[in-house]
Amino acid sequence: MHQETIENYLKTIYHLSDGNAFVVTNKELAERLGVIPATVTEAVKKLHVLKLVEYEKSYGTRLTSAGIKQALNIVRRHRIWETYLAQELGFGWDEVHELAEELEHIKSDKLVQKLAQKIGNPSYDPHGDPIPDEKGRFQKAEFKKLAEARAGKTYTLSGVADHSPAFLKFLDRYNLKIGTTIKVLEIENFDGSMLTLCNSKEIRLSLQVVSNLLVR
Amino acid sequence: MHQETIENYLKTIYHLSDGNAFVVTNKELAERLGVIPATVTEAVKKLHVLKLVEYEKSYGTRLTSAGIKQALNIVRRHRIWETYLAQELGFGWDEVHELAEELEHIKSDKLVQKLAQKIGNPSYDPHGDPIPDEKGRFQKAEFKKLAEARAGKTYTLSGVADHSPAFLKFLDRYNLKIGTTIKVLEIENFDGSMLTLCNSKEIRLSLQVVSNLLVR
DNA sequence: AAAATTAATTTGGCTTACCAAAAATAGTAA
DNA sequence: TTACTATTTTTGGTAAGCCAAATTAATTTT
Repeated sequence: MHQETIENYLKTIYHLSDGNAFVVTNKELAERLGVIPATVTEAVKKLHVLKLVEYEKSYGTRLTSAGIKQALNIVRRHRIWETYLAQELGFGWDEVHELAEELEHIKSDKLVQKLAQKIGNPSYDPHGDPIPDEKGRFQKAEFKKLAEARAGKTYTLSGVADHSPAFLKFLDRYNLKIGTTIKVLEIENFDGSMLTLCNSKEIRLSLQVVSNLLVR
Repeated sequence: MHQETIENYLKTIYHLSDGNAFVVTNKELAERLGVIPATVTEAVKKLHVLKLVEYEKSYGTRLTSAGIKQALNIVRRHRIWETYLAQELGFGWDEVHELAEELEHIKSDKLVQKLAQKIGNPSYDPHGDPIPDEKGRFQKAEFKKLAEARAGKTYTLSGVADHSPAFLKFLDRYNLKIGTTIKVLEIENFDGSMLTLCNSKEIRLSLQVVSNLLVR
């Protein structure tokens, strides 16, 4: 199996099983990876032989500890690259994901280590996601969706649930970035939208938007 | 055909045809690429269909202008990465080639442009090789081998013909780097070695070594 | 529990990039 | 010009990664 294929499967299984109960279905994996379920069946069998996942037919797949370890390393590489591209090379947070998807596969721990060092071994990437350290440790930040916030309170934007360029560019238009203070002025009952105060301006944010803003 | 395969073929054909008369044999290509000639036959046929090479059976292969253009772009990407890794991330000149072999395939002109800008759009990479600009232009430096130098004269190390880590680490041991001044004290008739003055120290360099040192 | 639905797996096939061995071609020497 | 040698091309074959369609298993509905 090609290393890049392995990495993409492990990373995807990791992300899918994260919130859920660890077991991932072929259908989910197929959708995320842009292949059909039959292809996934073949692949997870091979990953099982490599002892990177536990797999029982018609039940599901989950990472072994070796699989988790490798997955965390890939996540680390991805997020280090994202942060490096943003901080050192001036890419926008809407551009870094796609590039990091390629760069994360470069086979050099030393390179990642140097990149990390250059940007001061950060704990979070440009989207507010935690960066695992060399040993895979990271503090999972306990953000909540702005959608669950209460009127009158003030929050700090600490992450985004949607990483799509479209969403991130939308936030850029209102100068909403990690660290920006958001005060919830009122919550509209009808559509769940919120009237907020961001950067001293009153902005109405749709439910779609506030559901993807993670705050502290 | 996979983009990475295409790029490796174009780059290799370019390098092989550089000094020679432009036409490259399958055998040469196969050796450089680590495959057998039969594989090369298949590949160059496909490159021909893509109009990246001219190919006539049992004669040889050479790049078309479109092929040269793409080859120069790959060479640019490779050398920009090498220089970036050395200058910005502190890699040794013996380490950058291998990493650049992977990084050169990242599909983003914008990234290369930012890297180049960060290091001041240099004209030469850490080994003294010229870096083509966005349009493929570069001044081919007219270095000569130190092996062809005359006793009593003083030269400036401007490039290396051998890029192997072993050779480059050897040069490091004597603090020989691009820009170092080398005075040829005497040339030994017997084995072609040279007694030289480098960094105020007398060093004897073998024919093997002086043949791979390019000077001005 | 039987029927219907949904998901997973198998089977047969495709493409790419390879290789090994045989056949064809070119180049060189006698 | 023939014989020998080296190179190139052709001809089967393989492993990955993928798909479409058929089959089998689970899961829901009724």
